[in-house]
Amino acid sequence: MLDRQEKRQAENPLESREPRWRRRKDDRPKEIMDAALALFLENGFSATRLEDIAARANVTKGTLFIYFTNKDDLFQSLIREGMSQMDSFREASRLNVRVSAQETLLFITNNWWKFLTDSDFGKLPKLIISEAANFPDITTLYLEQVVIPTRAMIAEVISQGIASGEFIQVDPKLAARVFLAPLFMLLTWRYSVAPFEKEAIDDLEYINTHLKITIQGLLAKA
Amino acid sequence: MLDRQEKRQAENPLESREPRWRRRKDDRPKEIMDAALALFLENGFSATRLEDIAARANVTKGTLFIYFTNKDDLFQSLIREGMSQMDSFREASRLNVRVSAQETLLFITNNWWKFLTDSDFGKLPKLIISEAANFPDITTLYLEQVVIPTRAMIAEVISQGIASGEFIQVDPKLAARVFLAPLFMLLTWRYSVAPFEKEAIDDLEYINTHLKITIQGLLAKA
Amino acid sequence: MLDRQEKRQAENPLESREPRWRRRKDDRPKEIMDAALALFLENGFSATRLEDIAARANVTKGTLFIYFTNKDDLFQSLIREGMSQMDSFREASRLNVRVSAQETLLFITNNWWKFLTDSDFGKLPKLIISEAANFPDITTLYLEQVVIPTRAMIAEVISQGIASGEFIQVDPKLAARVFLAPLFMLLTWRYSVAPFEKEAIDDLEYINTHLKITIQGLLAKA
Amino acid sequence: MLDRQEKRQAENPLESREPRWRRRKDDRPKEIMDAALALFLENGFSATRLEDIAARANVTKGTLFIYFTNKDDLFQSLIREGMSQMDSFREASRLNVRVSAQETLLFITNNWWKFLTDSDFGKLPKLIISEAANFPDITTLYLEQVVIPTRAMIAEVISQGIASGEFIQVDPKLAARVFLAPLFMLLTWRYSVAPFEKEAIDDLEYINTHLKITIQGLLAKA
DNA sequence: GATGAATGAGCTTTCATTCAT
DNA sequence: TATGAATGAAAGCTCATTCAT
Repeated sequence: MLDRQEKRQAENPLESREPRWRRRKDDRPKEIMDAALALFLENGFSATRLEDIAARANVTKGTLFIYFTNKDDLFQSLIREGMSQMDSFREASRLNVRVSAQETLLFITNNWWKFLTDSDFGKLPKLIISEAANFPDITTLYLEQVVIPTRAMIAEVISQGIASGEFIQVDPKLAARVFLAPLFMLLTWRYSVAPFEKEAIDDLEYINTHLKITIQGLLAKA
Repeated sequence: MLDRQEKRQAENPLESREPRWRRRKDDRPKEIMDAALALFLENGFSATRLEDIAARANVTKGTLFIYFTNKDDLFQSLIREGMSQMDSFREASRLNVRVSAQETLLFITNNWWKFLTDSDFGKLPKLIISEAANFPDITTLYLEQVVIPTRAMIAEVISQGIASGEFIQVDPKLAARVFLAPLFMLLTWRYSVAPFEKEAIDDLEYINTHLKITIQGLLAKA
Repeated sequence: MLDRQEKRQAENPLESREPRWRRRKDDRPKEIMDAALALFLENGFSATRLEDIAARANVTKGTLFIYFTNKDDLFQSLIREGMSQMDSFREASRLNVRVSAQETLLFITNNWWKFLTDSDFGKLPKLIISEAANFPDITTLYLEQVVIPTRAMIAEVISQGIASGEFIQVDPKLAARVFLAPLFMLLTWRYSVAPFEKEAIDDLEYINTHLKITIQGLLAKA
Repeated sequence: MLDRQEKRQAENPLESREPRWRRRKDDRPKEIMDAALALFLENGFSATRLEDIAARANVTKGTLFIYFTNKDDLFQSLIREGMSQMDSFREASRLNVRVSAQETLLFITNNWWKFLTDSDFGKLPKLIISEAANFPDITTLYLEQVVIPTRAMIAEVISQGIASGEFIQVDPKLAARVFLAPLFMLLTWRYSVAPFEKEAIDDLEYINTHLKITIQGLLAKA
């Protein structure tokens, strides 16, 4: 067809014989999602350029579209991927029969905390909060699959504690939210403002302080 | 990502006669910042178009540049404006001498809560969290002017409580963070995920549950 | 916001004081459609770049999107605009009472030909043919508003000629198509292959030859 | 513009056993050209993706480049291939000595028509018209090899008819074009707008009406 | 030969910003 | 001051073409 110039740069023939690219079909989506997660988390969805995601994943822009329909799809895929990690965790931590409600809360919290630190799952809250209005489907999904079940689990433990006389009379649902708030805050803060703080705190000490105060606050007087 | 909805108000079909009063020029920047705050809060900085801000403020795009150097400046101005509201609040609530540490915490919390609900100040945490990495200066400013002083104030009260034997032995700084977390979470959640929840909670009951548990958790056994 | 460099080229201060652009709100759409029509006609819809259209209309790419939603919209607008020219023509040529069918055919043809040559209307057939499958709505519209009425008009005249004994027995609908074919071909050819022909023909002589043969062919023997 | 439809054929769910015959390599180019012709004809050259051509030819994108240098080459090859079919036709219809010019015109037309309907040759006019400006070499080739010889052949018959007194005095070149126009229009229309018409016409009746009128129009009065 | 993952140039589209009015 | 038409840089996305497999 008329008027198409080939502007190929002559490749340096002395350059090392590295292939221009390598096939990585199976690994690519994960590599891309990892890169995108890091950038979306830091800069937000809109402010992140696909070019930067591509560069961080060591591919070119075009490659992104082999694996994801568009930028939105990439975002949603990555959230779903992060959420799916919860399933395997849930299965692994099923056998949590404890003698007391407070022990159960301790067990759950420590267990979760390890998981949140090791996986991408703990990065989702900051992302969800920032993009909630722009991705209502994802927000609703996260609510239904993560937030509500987690609250319910904690509320159930607290209910049992109240029923057995171990805990004081409180609304278990509200108490569950209060119990989860410091964990939620830690995750949100960590991926946003915390890098700008001069003094870093020790996450574990923070959580232990939280558990000490809150469980103490839930316990009925002996 | 959600398409940007055109939410233009239906234009008044009646030929408006000479208005009885004319908007004072000096109100324009505030109107623009209000419009921008609402949209930045909902959609984030990058995903919000100046055109939408202008429409919400009933001006045209060009007008924004009369009052603000650029989009960044508008964002920073609006955060500073929100932060400045804290000063007048601080002054109003200075005389907070209480007989006990727990009463002081209750007083401070109730006082703050009223303020956070009435002003734009309570909208800042969600915004700061979302845009932290993109506006490091603002983030640092917010840390220094808001976060650190607030934590310090709470930590001081807790320190006094510990010193007087009213509270148990905890790290006051960590305890202050734990104490603030449920409030922080409430504000963050309210402007992001909460609109998607089927069951709304009553903020006041939530805070009271928090205070009940946390202050109970801080109190030394009688 | 972080990381946005201003890369404005310093304008030559000695350059003439021509304004960078001039407001032409009312004229722009027509100018753009004219440019687009010429390029779509020559290269086809897909092969035409918006950049070229903009250049031909002496605007920048961005300006196109002030007046048209997207490239498709520009195409469709321009076809509709071309079709709308037919309405004013129709009105102007309404009083066509003739003594004989053959005179009516001559009158209509000459009239149409002048119109087709003077307006953009005559450029539509080539465009419609090339893009028919890609713009089914436009194709259907053109069929209903232009093709079918035009055929019907000619068929009606032929019918009357047959009824009065002036013309031989033929299917008026098919005869109408045969009658229109040379005109259609001329228009299609003119904007595609004709520029590559070494010997140009005189359009008027071609049409007169057509009329001479075809009307002669329709006339019943005396 | 119409979205590109994925028209993948449902894959055969039965594990195909060893086929009784294997496709000969030499058929591949033809299969690819067939697929490409169909899609170029419908959507135009630029709007047709090589991926769609490959899918229709049951090969993959890369395979196209084994047989054709690039997309342009595929287009040109396919036009040349279509044109080459004319040669074998010409040879088969050489012996066309007739007693009268009108009989010769009838014979030629009927002969051509059969050929145009059976081969891909009749699809070229629509393609050439649409892509003329983008492929000047092809356009020139088609003019020289097809258009001009065909016109010349018809003009020659008409000349002889005039010389023998069988036909009226007309410019044979122009008359040839007029004579060919309905055939040309039929072919062009068939592969563009015709699929959108509610009432299909019978091609043969149309051609017969054309021959009836036009030959009648050429014949000198007895 | 055949594949299809990867490339990269180039396209359409967006939108913060400018500036003639 | 206020407007909004126009700009132009940059974003998202497409797709012909290449090349490791």
